[in-house]
Amino acid sequence: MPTSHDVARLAGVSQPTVSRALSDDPRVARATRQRVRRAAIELGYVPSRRGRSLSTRRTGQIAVVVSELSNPFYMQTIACIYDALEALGQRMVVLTEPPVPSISAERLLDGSVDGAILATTLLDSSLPAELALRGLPFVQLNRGVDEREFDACMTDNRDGGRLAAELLLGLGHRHIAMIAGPADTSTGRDREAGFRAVLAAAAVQLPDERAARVPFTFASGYELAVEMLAADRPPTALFCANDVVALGALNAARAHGVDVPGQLTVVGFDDVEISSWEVVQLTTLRQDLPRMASEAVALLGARIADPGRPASRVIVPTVLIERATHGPPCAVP
Amino acid sequence: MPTSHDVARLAGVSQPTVSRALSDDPRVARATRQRVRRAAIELGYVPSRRGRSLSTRRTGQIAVVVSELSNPFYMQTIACIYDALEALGQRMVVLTEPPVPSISAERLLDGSVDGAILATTLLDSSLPAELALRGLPFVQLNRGVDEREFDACMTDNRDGGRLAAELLLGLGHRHIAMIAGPADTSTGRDREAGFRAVLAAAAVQLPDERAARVPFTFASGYELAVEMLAADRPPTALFCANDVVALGALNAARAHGVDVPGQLTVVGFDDVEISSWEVVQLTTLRQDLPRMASEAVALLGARIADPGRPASRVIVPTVLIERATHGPPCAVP
DNA sequence: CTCGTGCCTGCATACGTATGTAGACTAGTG
DNA sequence: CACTAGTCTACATACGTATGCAGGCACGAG
Repeated sequence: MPTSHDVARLAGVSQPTVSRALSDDPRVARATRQRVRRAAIELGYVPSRRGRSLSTRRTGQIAVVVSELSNPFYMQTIACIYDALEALGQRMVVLTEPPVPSISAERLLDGSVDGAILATTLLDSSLPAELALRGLPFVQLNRGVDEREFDACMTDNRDGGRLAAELLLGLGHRHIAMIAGPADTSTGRDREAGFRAVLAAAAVQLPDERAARVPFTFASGYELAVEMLAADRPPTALFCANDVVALGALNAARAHGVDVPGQLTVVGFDDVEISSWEVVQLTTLRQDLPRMASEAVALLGARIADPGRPASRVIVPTVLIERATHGPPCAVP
Repeated sequence: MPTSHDVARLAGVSQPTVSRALSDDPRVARATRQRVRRAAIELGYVPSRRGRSLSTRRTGQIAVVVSELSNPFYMQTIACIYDALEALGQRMVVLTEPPVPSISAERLLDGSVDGAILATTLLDSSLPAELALRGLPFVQLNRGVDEREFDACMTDNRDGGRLAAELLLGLGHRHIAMIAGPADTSTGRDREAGFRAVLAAAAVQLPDERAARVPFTFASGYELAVEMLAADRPPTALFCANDVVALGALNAARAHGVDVPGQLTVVGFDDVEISSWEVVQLTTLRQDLPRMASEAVALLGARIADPGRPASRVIVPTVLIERATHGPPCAVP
């Protein structure tokens, strides 16, 4: 691979002049610039990011941390983040964070990235504090810890839970179940809190046997739904912690001959792409992921530009999307 | 951020000794090693990848090039590649390649990655040749160009097409349609060729109005299916270039009240995760993606280790997965 | 003719790590 | 006691680029 020294030799100038000429520094004469450009093209010169990043202390790379890649929601998140980063000329390095042990901060602090987007932070995670302590710019997306001193961009999860509850109550449901998310995630906790608050205000019970907390996976939704549908008196409506769980529940219902929404109303959260398909048509609460991703990238950019700026928390409204998996409760068979 | 020089100062040794001590070089005395380790921990020292990669000419990063991230198949591909790379301690940098213009080789040749996995190469792409010319190790996954001199790992697409045709003929279908993939992709071309070959051998017609070539997208499948189902005499079976297209077709059928498999048999290709869901149950040809990804990563590793080794092409068998979207043709209504 | 000014360009160096080589010190042996 | 072997550490340098600073050159003005 040719270096800037090779170009310099061919063009008959010094290496620093090559660097300046190729970055359109006005201090280098037009003629010289031409000559350098020609030499660079002739040699097929491509500036080395390795050298450049060492010198500028910038890599042009941003890390995206998620807990797992097989989850459609995270995949969609990553796609949105990618687009937002691409627009800023930044590259994306993907890192997954196995639940235990948490990702070691070292993987982010080795100078390989200019900043990080944390998309699956647990409530008790020490990662944000560590990164803040060590001065690595980062932003929390989707989930986060409760400290207000860190940048974050999330949807209004509590309000989403409220909207779901209001929908179910409005349809006349009183025998309601919930498959909530993990208690150690802000999304799981807040969606459940909003949902419970509205039910409690309407004096509708949500006993433990109809309220579960499970991981955000298809399999969890499937299994829990099977369990709940097998009860003596199955619920007439089911609020799921997210769409992936809801899809699992929907598939369980389909597999066990339970008609949706005739016998069971299912409501999800996120509005992943699949939810809008004809074979699914899931009623759900939408997170505006593209907007959240670009807000998060913007926040991160601002943080990198000014590490001392005050933290900001962006809350994006959650919107109810009414499709075909909700309806009034059926008469008891 | 502390550097190895800071550690050296604190431990009372030279910087090179720090480097050697932390990499467990047997030449540094046990006591010194302990002292250096202690100092490194005390300072919270993390070796800089920037400096290291400049010195070792290795980045520990592999680029993955796909045409778009929103496609579930590529997402699943990326997840599989990630796992395979993770097992080797390599990081993954994702790059998308807009169809036109093709990705500039410069993004790969700037020394930011040790190698590349190309997952969506077009038949007429010059990228593989460019990379080979410039000496960047790479491997083609899923698709590729026809030259045999480049490493590649693919499924047996032609055989998959044959298996699909045999299934349809065996069920008794004679009025068959195909939504094929783009002609400028090896996957699209080979699947179509295998499919056509078997049909031709059985003297079953596949006229142009029942054979389309479209991009590998949900929308394409949806639209084409709508079009074909609106014909005077709609086909009784539909072979789709991949699962995403088949899912589009399946949804179109559902939306237009066409019963699958009662009135229409649909067969896909890839066996993405969604295809196995209860609400889908797509009959399809499986690509063993995890295996392909790990084979590709292994090939790339071998290529990096020995740039002069002969090229190898790994062909993974394609397996028919019979689910619930195929059946015998219905009697003409 | 000389001096000053402004425009280019080269010199020196920094960035952080890895590694070849030389040197210092200890211990062991004749 | 002297010499050698062996073990450990420091010195020097490379990797490729960016940038502060100084110097050179030409031109214009006095």
